[in-house]
Amino acid sequence: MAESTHLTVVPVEPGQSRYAALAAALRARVVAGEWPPGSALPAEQTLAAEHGVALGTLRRALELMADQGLIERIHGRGTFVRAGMTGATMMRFFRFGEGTGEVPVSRIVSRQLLVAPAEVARRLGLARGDTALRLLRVRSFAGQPGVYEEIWLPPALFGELVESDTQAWGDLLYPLFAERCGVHVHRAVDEIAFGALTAAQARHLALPAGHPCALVTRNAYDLAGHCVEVRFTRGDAHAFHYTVTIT
Amino acid sequence: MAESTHLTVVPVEPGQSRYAALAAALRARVVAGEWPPGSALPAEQTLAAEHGVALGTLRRALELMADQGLIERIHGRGTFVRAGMTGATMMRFFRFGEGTGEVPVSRIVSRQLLVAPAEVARRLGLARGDTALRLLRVRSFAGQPGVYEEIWLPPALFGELVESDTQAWGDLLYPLFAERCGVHVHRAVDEIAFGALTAAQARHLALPAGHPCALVTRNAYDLAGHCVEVRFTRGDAHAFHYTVTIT
DNA sequence: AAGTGGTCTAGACCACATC
DNA sequence: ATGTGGTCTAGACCACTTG
Repeated sequence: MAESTHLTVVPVEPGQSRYAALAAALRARVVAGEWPPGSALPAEQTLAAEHGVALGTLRRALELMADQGLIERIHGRGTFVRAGMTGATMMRFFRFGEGTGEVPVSRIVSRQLLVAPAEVARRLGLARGDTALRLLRVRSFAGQPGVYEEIWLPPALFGELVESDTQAWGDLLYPLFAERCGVHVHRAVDEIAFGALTAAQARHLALPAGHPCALVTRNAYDLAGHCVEVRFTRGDAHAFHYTVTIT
Repeated sequence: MAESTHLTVVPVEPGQSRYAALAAALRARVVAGEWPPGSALPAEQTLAAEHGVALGTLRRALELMADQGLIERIHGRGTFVRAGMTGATMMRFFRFGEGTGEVPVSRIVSRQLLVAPAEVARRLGLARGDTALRLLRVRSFAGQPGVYEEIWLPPALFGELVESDTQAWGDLLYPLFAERCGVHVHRAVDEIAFGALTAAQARHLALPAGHPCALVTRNAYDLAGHCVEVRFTRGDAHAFHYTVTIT
């Protein structure tokens, strides 16, 4: 069945521009999986003809989507659905292997299916009493432990990880999520706070119990906006640093 | 002297687009003070004609400048040089009068001309041994002290503040800088770290000495990119919180 | 009513990546 | 050589703000 000149006119709400309506329509098609993460959208000319708009209008729609981080445009190659976050490492919050872009060594110290605490269930959108996959891991630089992470995952998406060999996982989780589970982390919200280490946490970081720590609580979301991971990252408060530019 | 059809063609470096060159030229005119902060630029049609480019090209240049926070475009009114930062209050880092947008009460507890510490002099671009104006202030919510600030200003710009009545300054410094000294803070870089309060600092915050604190070190810059303020803000670490979204 | 920025069009041409 | 996105033009019309 040939997809011939399928002119699809997007309805425009009053008070909304044509390119905004177009962007919303295209966004819906991306989220629905019509073009999976990493794949290319049709050429501008094609999309413009399909929707019966001028090239300039179609381009404004794509530029909007690119600004929102949904797609990536590459001169001469095409327009691609973004595969996942780039360079959103937790280590940007701590001065350990700073600046080098070095990836810390990851060691999974625990993997269990547990009833999710109420707060975690709420963030993941699970019902009270539902179980979730909990990972505990230590990330080290030059053999020195830097941060201790508690990671909660909904088993419906991550069943694949329950029995696989954690030794083979490598040092980064998001590429693993994409390859093994088809879950693409697209956006994350990090909340920074301050606290003290419990005895158990301190042990993994080679610090005394009660030592001050920075706590980063992350909600990670997929393309559709569903929360797919909740992560608590703790590290020595004195190693914490972060820079924000305001304008 | 009538500024008639003064066609000013902007030279375009190879590998650079015409609108980028145009934006750079306009940026230079803004920084030079040709259109002071808060004032309006000429209309699009006028600027386009002046530079001998199409309207669309001129618009792209202005959009670039707007994205960089240099100007603000208002539909139906005009294009304006941004007067200063909006909503960059320090209090966004702490949970005190959170969400209410309430402005904390400010009390200046010290104002002195002192030799700037090396680190401060470096940040302000002063020579070693130069003096600077140091302010110490406490900012309170509902009568409770929230943060303690140490502020360093170059006297060349802020001489006006050395002798004026601090009681009359009000609760916000940046509007004061603009009105009394003609200094417009346009961009700021905040570095976040954790530490402990000295006895003197703790006293002003009604906390015990050695109490953990969040430290925000700010460099503030004017339109031309010169550092015009260095500020150290300290508050109870347990009241600290900050949220970042990554995509 | 007049002036401002925002949208949309139609088309030409340029720059980059790939085969 | 071909296909992709990026730039630039010229002009029409719309939407918002102000006197």
